[in-house]
Amino acid sequence: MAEPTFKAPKGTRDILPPESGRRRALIDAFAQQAELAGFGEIMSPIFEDLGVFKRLGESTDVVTKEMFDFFDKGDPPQHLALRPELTASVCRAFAEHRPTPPWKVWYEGPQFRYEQPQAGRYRQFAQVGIETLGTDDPQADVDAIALGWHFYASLGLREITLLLNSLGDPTCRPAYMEALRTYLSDNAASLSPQSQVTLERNPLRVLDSKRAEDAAIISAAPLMVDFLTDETREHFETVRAGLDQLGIPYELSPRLVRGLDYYTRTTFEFAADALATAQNAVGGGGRYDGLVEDLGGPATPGIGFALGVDRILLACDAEGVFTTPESAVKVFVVDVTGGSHALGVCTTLRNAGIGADRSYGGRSMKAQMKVADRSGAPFAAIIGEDEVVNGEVTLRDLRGDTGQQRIALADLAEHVARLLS
RNA sequence: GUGGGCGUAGCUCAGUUGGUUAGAGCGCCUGGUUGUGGUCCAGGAGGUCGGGGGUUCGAAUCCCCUCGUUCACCCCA
Repeated sequence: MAEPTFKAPKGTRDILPPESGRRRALIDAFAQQAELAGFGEIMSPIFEDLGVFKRLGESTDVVTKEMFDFFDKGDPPQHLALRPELTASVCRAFAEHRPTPPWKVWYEGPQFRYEQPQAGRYRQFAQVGIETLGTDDPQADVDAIALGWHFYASLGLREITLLLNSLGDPTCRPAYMEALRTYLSDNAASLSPQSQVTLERNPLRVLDSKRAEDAAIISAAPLMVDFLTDETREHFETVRAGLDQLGIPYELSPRLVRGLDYYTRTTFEFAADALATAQNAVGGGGRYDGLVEDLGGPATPGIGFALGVDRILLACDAEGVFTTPESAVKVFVVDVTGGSHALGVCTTLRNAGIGADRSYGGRSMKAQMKVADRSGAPFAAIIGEDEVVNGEVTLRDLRGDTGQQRIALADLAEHVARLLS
């Protein structure tokens, strides 16, 4: 094959039409639902000071090995990084602007992680998400989870499992971490070599191991839920009660830890059971009550989630739902008089809000009709010498069996609008 | 970062133990229908077989290197 000179960088890809239209429809749907719930859109920079993301935790892979970072041309140069996620950016913005809480924002956009690509994992990937800052009311947790849950349902997805856990807070986490570390250290010899390394960095994440040899040790490990303080336990119970009230099913997942260090109390993940790939988490989130303060802002609790657009679409493919939207072109103008008459007809239709397209290059009627057919437009408007003389067009039904008829040019837009309604 | 699979036409893939001008289906273009698509028929365009080196009289086919891609681990959306 003649190799093109340039290709999209590893882990990135071009999203071409019509697939791009499907993604936009997904984002539009999310935007609408978030706005209905009182969230406003935040548009933050695609890169930030590296320090913003370091607060995600020095023991996380996202910070230690997956950051796209670079220096700018300043003097001294600033160390910047492409955002690997958006929660930290939102918290940075909160600390910077001090909006009145509760502050509810939604977002969408690309994020970047330097990883080996595989099914459902890209170096540039897209997420939609929400964050609620300034309240630790468990009702806010329920609202957030419900918004995510109903969003998947609105796309037509049925095979989504909500996994729920509480990771405790700074008053109860240390005792648990100590118990977990002791237990895992005592059994370190039975753990996989990789998990022994992970144990040194962050014992919590050993619970995430998918290796078979770790399963036995992990299944007998102490659980966070047994170490929760009364207050944290009550918070968690209230979240669960709210989900029950809304009829949202969930699965308690006491070993769900999530990859970022900032999570406290409520954590959750949405898994797409229809995905056969290793990456079946289509969304995740939780509380991060200390993050704004870490970034230099006032002590501010927060709850939010991010949903992976790429993976959601893979899940939709697997379930055969949320298919590509049909073309906006309703009339394909076939002009065999040279093409200049199509200019006016297309303009008239478009100005009337009716999608119209045409072909170029003065091709034969047969060729133009083929293009009209492929365009997906329900109608073809044919212009020949005869129509021009009479100030008419021939409107042909490409999808049904009503044939074709002559329409006065002046009546075309109105006539088509009536047929489409 | 680690391991496995795969790189032949725009796409999906065949290419027998290495043997003349490298094939199919789909898609695309033209014609059959000098004003009519979707079905059908005929013809056509399109490939330095990912790249480099080696073995050989001869390599898409065998060997080495390299790049890309894909799946998995790690981790995450």
